[in-house]
Amino acid sequence: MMVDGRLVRGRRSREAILETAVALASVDGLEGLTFGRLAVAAGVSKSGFFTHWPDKEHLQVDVIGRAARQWVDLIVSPALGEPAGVRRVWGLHEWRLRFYAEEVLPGGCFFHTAECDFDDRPGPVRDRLLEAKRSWMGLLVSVITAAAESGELTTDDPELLAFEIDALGGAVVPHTRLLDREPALRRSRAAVLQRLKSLSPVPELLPEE
Amino acid sequence: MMVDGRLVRGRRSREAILETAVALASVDGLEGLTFGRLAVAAGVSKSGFFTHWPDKEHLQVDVIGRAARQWVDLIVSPALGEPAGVRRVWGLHEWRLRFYAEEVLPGGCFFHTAECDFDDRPGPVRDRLLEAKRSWMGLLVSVITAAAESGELTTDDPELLAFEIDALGGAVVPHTRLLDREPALRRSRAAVLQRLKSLSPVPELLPEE
DNA sequence: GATTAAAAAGACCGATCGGTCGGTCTTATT
DNA sequence: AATAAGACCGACCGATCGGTCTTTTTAATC
Repeated sequence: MMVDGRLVRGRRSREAILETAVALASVDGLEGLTFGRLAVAAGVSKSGFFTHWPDKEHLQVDVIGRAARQWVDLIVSPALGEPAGVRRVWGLHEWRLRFYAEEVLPGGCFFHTAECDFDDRPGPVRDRLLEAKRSWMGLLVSVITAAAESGELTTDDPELLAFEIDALGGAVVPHTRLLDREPALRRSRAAVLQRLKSLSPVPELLPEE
Repeated sequence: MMVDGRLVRGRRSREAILETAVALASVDGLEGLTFGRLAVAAGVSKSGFFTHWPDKEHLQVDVIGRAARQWVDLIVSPALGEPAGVRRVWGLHEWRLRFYAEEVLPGGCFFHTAECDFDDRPGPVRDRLLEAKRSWMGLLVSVITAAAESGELTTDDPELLAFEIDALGGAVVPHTRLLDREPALRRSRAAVLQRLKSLSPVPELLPEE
């Protein structure tokens, strides 16, 4: 079976462009992402983009997809490596904080910036962001529900707890970017940890502090 | 004592422009705010802006000031009308939620959008946003501390609790803009309420639910 | 009523935006 | 070897950006 070298080359540069775009967009937003600056950052010509995407909107949608894959790879998958139950719930939060702490993206969080850009702009881009957020919130709820069913977590409203954890995780972004760095991470960690411990009959499964 | 009608006219249109700008910026961000669209929205000419502000940056700083005044008028001041203690802490959160629920601004929250735009862009605009955020967080901490000292709240880390309340309040914005509206408001309310009740020796001071 | 100054408007400028067009280079097919 | 197709580029387009310059309107002062 032969592979087409032209297509391989195309896919490679396509991926490289998307990776650069996620990093750029985490700083300047998905709308602040321009062909001109992306071309310079990725080391390609401006017009070359239109080989891969018909217009900016399609590029933006693909950039979201790339960012979502990164979120899964660096946060969701590692967390799912934890044993089901309260530790897996905690894992989702902890890996998210690690993602922020290690400054994987120069802008802190792609989705924070992108959602802010497009929350009032209907269209395919917003729809894709909505899908990503629904997926993340749905994962939180299902992991929490599983923990509750296994008896490791006492809650009658998994969606409320999911909202709390997401809120405490998401607030780290503006706090670290604008105010002090370590305190925000420390407080977010402490807040979720104490909350989970207060809801769990087996708090010793969670880290000391 | 005579007043100069020309200056009065200037101040009036200046205020009108700022008010329009806060609403526009709550949707498109402080950077997405352009002279052209602001001129159309405010019903003035583009070049007229430069009578009041030397450049866009100075306008942005003033827009932040106007938004901060609105935040104080509609959230801080009403909350400070509550008796000191746990009820005043709760008031800060409740009035904030009311602000979001009533859709005072078309974009939901000016500061959420503005901070997102400028958290990676050093300069006077970012400094002004930082000042506003510090002021808000400082207020939360001081009101919480006062409640703790009066014995209505049991906490040894007011800054942690302030972070929690701010996070649960701020998360409402992306959730309401992107996902469902009422559930986000309901959950944010429930989360802070249960948290304050769990920390208070006098939970009966707070609303039932 | 003439002069002066603030407010506001109109025409315009260089830069950058998203996007098009014609063409080159590379690689697979025949 | 000839042809076709995908990847990629430089030049360019109309629109909009922040901002300047000049002029007109409005209102106070003399």
